[in-house]
Amino acid sequence: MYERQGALIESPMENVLDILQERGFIQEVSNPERLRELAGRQPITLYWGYDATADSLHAGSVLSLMMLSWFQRCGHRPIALAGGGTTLIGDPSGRISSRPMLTEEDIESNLRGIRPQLEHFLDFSGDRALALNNLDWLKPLHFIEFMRDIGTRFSINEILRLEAYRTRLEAGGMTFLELSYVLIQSYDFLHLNKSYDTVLQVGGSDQWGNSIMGADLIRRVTGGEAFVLVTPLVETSTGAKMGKSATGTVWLDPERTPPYEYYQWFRNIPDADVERFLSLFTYFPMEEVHRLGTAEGTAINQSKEILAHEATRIAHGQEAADGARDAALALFGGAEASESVPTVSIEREQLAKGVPVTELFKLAGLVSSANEARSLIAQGGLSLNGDAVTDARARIDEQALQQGGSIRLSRGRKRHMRVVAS
RNA sequence: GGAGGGGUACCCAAGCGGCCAAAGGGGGCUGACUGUAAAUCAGCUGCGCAAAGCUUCGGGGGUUCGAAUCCCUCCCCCUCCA
Repeated sequence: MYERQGALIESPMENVLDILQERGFIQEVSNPERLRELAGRQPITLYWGYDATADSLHAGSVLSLMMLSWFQRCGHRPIALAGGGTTLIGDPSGRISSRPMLTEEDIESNLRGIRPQLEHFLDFSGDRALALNNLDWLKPLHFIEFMRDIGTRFSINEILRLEAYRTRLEAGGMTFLELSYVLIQSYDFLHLNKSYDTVLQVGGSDQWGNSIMGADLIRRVTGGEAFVLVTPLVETSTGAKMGKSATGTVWLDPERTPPYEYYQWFRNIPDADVERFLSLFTYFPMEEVHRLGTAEGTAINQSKEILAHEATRIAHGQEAADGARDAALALFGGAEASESVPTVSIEREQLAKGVPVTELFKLAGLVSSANEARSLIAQGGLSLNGDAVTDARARIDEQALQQGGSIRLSRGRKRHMRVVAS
């Protein structure tokens, strides 16, 4: 029934909601029984809205993408909705302060960057999945008409009771623009319901309020049924946010975050999270997830390798995943850094003259200041080609280049950079 | 428009003329121990090729030998009143 290496699963016998439930994707569903019944009877169309504030999605979106993928595998039709129009406004959900407003051109180019990332998770061939942009229907809207049709359906009291808006109010208030966000998102749902027969909106748990208002709007306007399903907020058991690393955000764009780092993010999760993450971020059957996730000692450590490799394969492809794994194995085995390891280059002449170690680590981005480098050196936290740096005043020159023509810099045991001369 | 309160480092928060590069907590980082895990313990956490020094307490100006601390002014936030 399942194919381990990610082939499409056509299993009309299995209800996608059961799969999602079992794998831990579901935090809350507006009307679980009805939705399950509907999804078990016929293919449904559902949508997930994403934000267009950057030219890449980040690892936090992977959870939603995996979920859309499961829907597709079970024969349903997912819509990835770009928030081209809503990004012009800024969603207050989950924010203390308002989001920056972007221009239409910025958003346009952001969407071009994101599109290929979606394709790693969804098959857009034929009508199997759709990629839409809400700017297409939001832009032509007329204010008076919108207020008459939609504005009259919302109660301010109701909106202000929503967690997201309450938080913003308590944190210092918001503008009318932000308040109207929920109207617009609801309108999206209504529009997709009318034009594409979309009956379900999925998203992160912070979207619950906005989404449920949309489902209500559909009921009020068309009398039809609409559902909302939200995923839990994924954190590691130690409280680290999904997709945040010491270096910053883990992006899906390989230019921003090399697959090596993506791999390492999964490689370094706590033992306690292995099973949960295998279930969320791979397509492995649950028996295998369970077997790998409950292993102990050395075995659980190997399970992390499998998890990291598979998650990277899904997001970046086979080759990138293999490269990341091999680079990590080599690096942690003490070998010279391979090309998959994030690399910076330094001018050959500059290196020939000798560069202060502190400067070199700064250049590699492993420390943000010479002071930081010094304090790490004092604690034995920086190493060069595997040997701890002991002298903060040392100068490094070409002698440090290894066989392969690179220098390996490490901060702690896990963060490595490769320096080449150019 | 009026009255009051407030803006301190990544976050919370103390300080209210020198002993303040700024207490305390959180977070983060590094080391030891391990399995690239957790827990625990220790250290570090403004910049500077660590030497003098430099820049920081919303912005600008002033008083003073000396200002995060006092004065003026501008900006921003909160509460109440109109």
